[in-house]
Amino acid sequence: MSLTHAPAGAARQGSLRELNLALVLGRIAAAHRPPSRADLATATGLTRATVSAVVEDLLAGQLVSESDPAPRAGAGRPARGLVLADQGPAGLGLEVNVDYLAVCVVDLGGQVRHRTVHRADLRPVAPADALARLVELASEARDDAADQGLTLAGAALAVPGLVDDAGLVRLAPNLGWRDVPVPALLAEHPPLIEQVPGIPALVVDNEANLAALGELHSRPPGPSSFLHISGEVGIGAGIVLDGALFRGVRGWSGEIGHLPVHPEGRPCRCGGQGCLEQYAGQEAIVAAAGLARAELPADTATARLAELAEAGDADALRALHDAGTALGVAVASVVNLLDLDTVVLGGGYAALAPWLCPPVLAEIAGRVLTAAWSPVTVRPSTLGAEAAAVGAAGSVVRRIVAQPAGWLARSG
Amino acid sequence: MSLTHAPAGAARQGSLRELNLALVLGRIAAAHRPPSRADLATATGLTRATVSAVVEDLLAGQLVSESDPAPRAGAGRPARGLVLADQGPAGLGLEVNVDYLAVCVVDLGGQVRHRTVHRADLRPVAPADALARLVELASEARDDAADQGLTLAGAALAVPGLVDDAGLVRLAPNLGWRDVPVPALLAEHPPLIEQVPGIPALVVDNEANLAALGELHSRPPGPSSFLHISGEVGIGAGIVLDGALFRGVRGWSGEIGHLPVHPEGRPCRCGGQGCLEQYAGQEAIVAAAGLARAELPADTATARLAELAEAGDADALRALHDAGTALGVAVASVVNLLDLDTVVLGGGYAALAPWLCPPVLAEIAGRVLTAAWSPVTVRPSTLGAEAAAVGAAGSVVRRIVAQPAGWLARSG
DNA sequence: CGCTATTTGTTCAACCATTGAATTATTTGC
DNA sequence: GCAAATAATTCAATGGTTGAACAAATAGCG
Repeated sequence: MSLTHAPAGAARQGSLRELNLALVLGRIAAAHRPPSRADLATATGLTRATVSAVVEDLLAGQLVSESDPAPRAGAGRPARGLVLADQGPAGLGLEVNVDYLAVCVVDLGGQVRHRTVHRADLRPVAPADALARLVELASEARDDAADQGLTLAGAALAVPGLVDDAGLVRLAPNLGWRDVPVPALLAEHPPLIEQVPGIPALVVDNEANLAALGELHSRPPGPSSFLHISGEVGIGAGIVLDGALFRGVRGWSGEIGHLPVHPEGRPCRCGGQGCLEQYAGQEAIVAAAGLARAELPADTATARLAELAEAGDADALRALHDAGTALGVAVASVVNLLDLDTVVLGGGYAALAPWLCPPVLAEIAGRVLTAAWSPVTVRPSTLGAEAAAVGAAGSVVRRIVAQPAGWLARSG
Repeated sequence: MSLTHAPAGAARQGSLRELNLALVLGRIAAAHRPPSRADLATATGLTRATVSAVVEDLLAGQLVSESDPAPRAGAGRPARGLVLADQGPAGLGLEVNVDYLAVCVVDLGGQVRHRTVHRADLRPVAPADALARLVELASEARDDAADQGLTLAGAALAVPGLVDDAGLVRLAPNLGWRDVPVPALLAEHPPLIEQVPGIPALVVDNEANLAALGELHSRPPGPSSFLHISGEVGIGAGIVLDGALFRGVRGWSGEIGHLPVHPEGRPCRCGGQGCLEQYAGQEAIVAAAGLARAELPADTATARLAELAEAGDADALRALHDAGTALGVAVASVVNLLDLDTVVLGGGYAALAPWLCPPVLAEIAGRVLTAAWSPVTVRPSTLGAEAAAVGAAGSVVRRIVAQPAGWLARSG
């Protein structure tokens, strides 16, 4: 999903307009204040005539709308500001996780226009039933969105596991799913999405990937390359390079939880030894802090840990320090390998960041060859627990902004 | 360097032609046998009329030439085959390494048309003097290329160290270079390159990166995403993702030599502990095999090691097995992180691959979560010792093929 | 040998999107 | 109330692709 979308095959005449639609819309999306047509002309290098023509298409397609003129000093005809439409296409974000279902709707501007979180232990629930509940929530979201003038143009579903290109969930260990054909199961319910050329009706992806995308598009805009680590029961990472998620050859990148941090250490359920997950996974931290007996939901355990650390509990502090050190070893590997300058701690790690960041930074400083010249930032995620659902919905609208021609060409 | 080159800013009318020039030329470059204009039309989706017009430009610019008609069964006017020109633009590849200088010229088709290797210990030589010697070799190469009808359209220099965007060699430890302003030093010599819009006259890059590019463009074409590991005194990796080299935020990606494989292990000169280089670097292997006293050039030491292993020497075999295991731990990390399916062992590792591959594969099998579904291939590099120089020259011509408009628009 | 079918490559008018200059629209400042 | 300034639109011209018609060159067949 690159921002400058080159036509896959032949560059035909229409491609020119497609490219410029994307260029102008992208500028409108990236601007801090509503730009005028003249602003867009100077920013893009197109002539005012072309910008006017392009904007006319965008207005007709409900992708942008004109806003009140931005006040400007000096003489001259006042400009008409252009903003992303708050009515028109929107993205549906879905998430199935271990202890909740989440649904949200995000508009073109990235605003969350609808949000539902349904807490429940999903482990004992059959995949088809879990998805049926999700569809019910999504249906309500669709109606709410329609009342606000929004049309759902695509959906993305986040799951805590490995997903292949076709949307088949190969393995979601903490959820107990194995080879679940999500698209087929969802196809049995009435469709909620208006089919738009170029926008897939449903994308299924790893939760860590989509949470990273959520972080990428959160405001204020951060760096375009970073590592986003989701510290849940498992540890997953989303790798964002140059503003695009890197999925790997088969879409299974980011398995940072199984980087070996003690190659001859504790055996891991993956078959390896000394994997990061065994030292910095949520269960490992909780056990090391002496909270093993507390059979609490994951997020409660994290909160309890943060409380203890806040209060200065020695066991909790030591557990967090050790986990941070292990995490730092793995992060140093990633930074050495990919030369990233930003690491975001998300999921359960976000709340624990005050205690995890120092040891992580210490390991980076000691192990990264280039750290002296180029400091690495480690910071908590700005999005909350439902980052993946928001990122999922955001990925849909981002795609519309990057390729507006599909939406404009739709039949409806 | 993406193959489908989208215009950075505005899509103007000329962009269409630029895009289609690149599209058609790219098809010609990728084809197994010389395609006809009609073949190109069906392959690209353009009309035959457009292809004819585009090809006319390419012929006029000496980027392609017509070949003998390829024999075809059935009736019809015989096609005229199109091949990349063996006269016209070419790329100059340069390499400064610890114990040799290398220069080569590669034509559009990827053929090496000139090659010089000058063996000498460069460590005691001042950077300016080393570069002066290199320029001398390059000058001869330019003359030889000119005799063959080739024009040097750009150059790339490989160095075994960290290079920043401006071509400044920040640190080349094994060469003893530090903050060497290569472009400024080379600018003091008469230029060898015809300035071409869009093609930088000189690119300076890490040796491991350029060797990976060489592997990417070697024949027969391999996968478009892989990890290329250069095992010299240091261990560097080039990461190729979707046919493009991934350089990292500042161009310092691939420092695989400093992935921690034994986090509390031997101290490394980078400041960390237990880095891969301490267990699988050339000096470490040689020492472990009991060859420490032999003060031989690096490539000779590797050859000796291979001889011993071939003869069944127990020390050598154990040293190689241990090094392969350490390498496997690091490679498993990379594969878990990036989901690559191919790992190429280059540089000094190429000759040792028969003994390194098995332990590497064993570690991957044990540590990579997805290895069961998707086998990972580990194989030696197909290019020889001067892979980096060939890759450097290849990166220049590859850029011309990806963006032919610049060459066509040149004054000459 | 000649005719037809077939495939390649070119020519040409039409079309589409961008361009650049001229024009209209709307405000500020004097 | 008028000139200057900025925003946006209109319109003939231009560059590039399109699609169909046409010319070129060959194999197969009678």
